[in-house]
Amino acid sequence: MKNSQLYKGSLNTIIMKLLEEKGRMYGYEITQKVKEITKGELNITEGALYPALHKLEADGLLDVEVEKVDNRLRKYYKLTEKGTTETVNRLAELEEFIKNMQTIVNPKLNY
Amino acid sequence: MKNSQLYKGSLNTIIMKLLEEKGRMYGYEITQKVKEITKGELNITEGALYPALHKLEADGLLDVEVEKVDNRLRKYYKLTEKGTTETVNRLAELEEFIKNMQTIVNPKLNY
DNA sequence: TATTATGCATAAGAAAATTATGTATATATT
DNA sequence: AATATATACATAATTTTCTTATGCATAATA
Repeated sequence: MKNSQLYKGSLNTIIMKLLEEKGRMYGYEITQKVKEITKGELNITEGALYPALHKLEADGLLDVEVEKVDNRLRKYYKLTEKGTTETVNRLAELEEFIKNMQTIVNPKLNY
Repeated sequence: MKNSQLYKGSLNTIIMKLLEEKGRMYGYEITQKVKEITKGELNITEGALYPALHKLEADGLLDVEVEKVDNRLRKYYKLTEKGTTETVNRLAELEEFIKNMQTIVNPKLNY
């Protein structure tokens, strides 16, 4: 993952949230989707993405299906049942995190 | 720093923002302030805090003043001019980061 | 008197990223 | 036709950042 330091630690949550929404995605698709969402601000590097996907799979949070499209390999990932449950927790943590960071940036407003 | 992974990479920004607000603070004070702001959710560990402060100082972003209060040492840190400029940038990045993460959590709303 | 709070510090290890490669096919550009 | 860019995966070496575990010291509390 590249850019602003702050994204360190949020990659797994981003992946899981996107998969929850889309159902299934392949690695390259995830990088493009994130680039689009963040208007080019966040570019996930392959060196961060692929090891992260492999670990999530090894941890039983993702399942993978390999397909050949236009003579090129794609590895489609989707959440397992365990992964879906875990995603709920991670998103709750993310919302708390965002709230806390907002309070730090703007201590006057409380959300 | 402890807890939810997500805070990885945000410690420097947190420190600098608090110093911008308060003028000057010492290490232990920072840990207590953050604990208070986040209602106990984020506990900055000494192993993360002190090396971070030393690095910010080495990078010319912070100045330090040592004082003895109640027979105990305190190292008060404050932003240098360079640190103040850098803080503006970091806070802009933080606000963008928060917006992007919000868009990921809730892609329907756009802020 | 023992524990908790205050206050600093560092070393060993783990986790997560960056950077640099590598392979391969398809498409666009010169 | 040759070259560059886009698509699609992967991994190894290194760096950054954090956790965990210590260590020292004084003050306040149980």
